[in-house]
Amino acid sequence: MRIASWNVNSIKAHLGAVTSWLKEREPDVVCLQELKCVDEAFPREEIESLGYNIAVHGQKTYNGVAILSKHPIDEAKPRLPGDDKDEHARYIEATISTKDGAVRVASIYLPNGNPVSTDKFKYKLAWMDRLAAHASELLTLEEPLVLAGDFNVIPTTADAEFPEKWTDDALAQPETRARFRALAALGFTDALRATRDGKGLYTFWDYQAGAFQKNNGIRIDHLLLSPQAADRLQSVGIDKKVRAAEKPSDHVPIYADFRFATR
DNA sequence: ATGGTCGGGGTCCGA
Repeated sequence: MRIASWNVNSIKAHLGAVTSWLKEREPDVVCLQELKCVDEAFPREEIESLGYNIAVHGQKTYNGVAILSKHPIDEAKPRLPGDDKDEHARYIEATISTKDGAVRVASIYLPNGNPVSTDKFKYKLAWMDRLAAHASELLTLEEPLVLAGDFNVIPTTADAEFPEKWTDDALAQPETRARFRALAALGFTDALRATRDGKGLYTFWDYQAGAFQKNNGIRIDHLLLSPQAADRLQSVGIDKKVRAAEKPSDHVPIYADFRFATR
């Protein structure tokens, strides 16, 4: 069972990159972020033709998340609980049925929060508090659960090639990092760090100033695993070469393989 | 070198 996450930075602009990658990597489940389209505009047929079921929570112009699955999708639920006035499409959760039991996945597009001096940063921190509250509820189910997405958090200085460039950024603030640690401390395993230490493991490179060519990258796309998912973890990969292609997203996919009967 | 690049939608905002 291969579960992946990718911030595609517009599903319409990068559909070719997405379908090529789906064919090559063959994930069972994919969490997508930054669709930048409404539900009706999601390129459903192109992705269904590759064998995927689809649950979308879209929005015009901004945000937008989806879950793709080769296995049946049950009870897809959009929206992160805790604020009925929050209109951003940043969260969708679903249960996936497999021959070896169910796995719950959430596709997460956590607010960027820049600039730090504005309400955008307050919104980010409040959103992280809501995520922790909801995740705490989900853990009581004692299911295999994967929180997958663009968390817009650089967890430590080891997660940036040039950490000093990010000291004033919302992605690296102490308040941001503390909330990410608190979320993990509820009982989640950071899948990538469970398998590899050290620097040089990045999922995002800015379009500006030749960031990719300089390897000025950061690790902000994460797979957080419940104990029941972590027990089944086999390996984790980052598809860095996707960033070197023509007209790429600024993020690359991250995926993890689990010991489920399906693979 | 105090900039730079994308995408969406509309002549700027968000990242």
